[in-house]
Amino acid sequence: MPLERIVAAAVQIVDEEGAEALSMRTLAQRLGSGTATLYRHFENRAALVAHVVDRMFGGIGIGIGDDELAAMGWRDACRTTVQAMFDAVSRHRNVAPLLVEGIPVGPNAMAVRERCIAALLADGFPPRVAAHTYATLSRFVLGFAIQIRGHHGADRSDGDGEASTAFRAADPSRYPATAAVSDWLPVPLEDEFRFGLELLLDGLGRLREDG
Amino acid sequence: MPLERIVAAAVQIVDEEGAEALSMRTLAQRLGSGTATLYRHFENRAALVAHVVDRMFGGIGIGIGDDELAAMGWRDACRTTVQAMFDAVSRHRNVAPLLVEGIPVGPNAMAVRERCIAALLADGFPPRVAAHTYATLSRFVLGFAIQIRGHHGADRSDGDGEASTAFRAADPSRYPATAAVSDWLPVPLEDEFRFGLELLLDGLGRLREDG
DNA sequence: ACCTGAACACCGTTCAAGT
DNA sequence: ACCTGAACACCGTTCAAGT
Repeated sequence: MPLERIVAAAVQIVDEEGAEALSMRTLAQRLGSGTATLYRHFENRAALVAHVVDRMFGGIGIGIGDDELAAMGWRDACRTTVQAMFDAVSRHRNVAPLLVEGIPVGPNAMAVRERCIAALLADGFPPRVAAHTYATLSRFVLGFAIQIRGHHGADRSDGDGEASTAFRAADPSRYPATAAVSDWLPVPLEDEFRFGLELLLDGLGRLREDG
Repeated sequence: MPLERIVAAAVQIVDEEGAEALSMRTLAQRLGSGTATLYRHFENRAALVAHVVDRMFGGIGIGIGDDELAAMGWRDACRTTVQAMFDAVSRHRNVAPLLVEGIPVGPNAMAVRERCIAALLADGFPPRVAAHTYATLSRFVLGFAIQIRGHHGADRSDGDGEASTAFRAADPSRYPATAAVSDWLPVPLEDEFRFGLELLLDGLGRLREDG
């Protein structure tokens, strides 16, 4: 009863039926076993979720070597890493809600962190700033990731559906400024993400010049 | 059976016992009623949660007039607004996990958005950039907010407890860069927040100069 | 030693029955 | 018309009993 097989089945459930469909019962059933058996491998549901999350982080960075990443400079290295994290979550939209549990500390998440921080240090960032930078960038990804909803594709009424209608239904006399920009609200998540990422990178660049 | 009383009781439960303690049953019990009665005021639990979340947004911006905020310029207006949002979540740490449901669209959340976007427009930001800016800033707050855990005070082993021990236990030969900055990981949330906020504001300032 | 059926104490939601 | 007890179909977790 390899642990790997349990996690794979769990990921399969999340990808196919959503995060809320992953219960100890549904998982045990898919494995042809009982719920109690699962507790021999995971202390609780949170531990299982942590493994599922880290498996998603395993899909990041394939095809880019550590040296290659370090050679491209802090700016491109950060951009590539953060964008890859966002893409990974986008590919596994249903896993996103599971990220609320806490800071990912599985081996794959650790590897991603390591590569990004290494690139920053290699470019001369002081350790304290490098730590702050990665923390901020990953928190930024998280803020976007957890609100990625719905199934893949061009479904406009995804999770922002309620928000979208709320913005359009808002009283223009009460919310004139919001109404003035409502054509651009809610911002498509991918665009919004890249916009914010470039802001952060510009801010980092300026911080580096001044320091 | 005023709706206001139900929401107040719900907030009380969340503040006192945590977000996970808020169930239709516990809420009905505190009100001396049955669960079915609640469904006459809220379509489902998500609607109840939305009201609880918006009540937290109601605590933002007391003491600062709209004109006063608009007069301080986009940079200070954004900083004040975003910091106030973060502070509000910090004051109601237990409410934070409820933010994952979606973009807040209650009246209080709308008011905060309106004031911030108005300040941006008043300072000459194009509508599209203003929309992107507020979206990015609020997403940024969200990323931090949902990982604020534990009870108020100086409990160091809060939610980052597992992460903290994981960083220190990490093999330095496998994760040399992470180990090199581990003294600064995990970054205290308040510091990390202000660091990232200034990066975003610097990036925005540069964007404005160039455009 | 390893596994598991059945139970415990919970959920959100609904509906027939009461006032 | 308004309210609600009781039920339905689920949860995570545990433990005594089986092999």
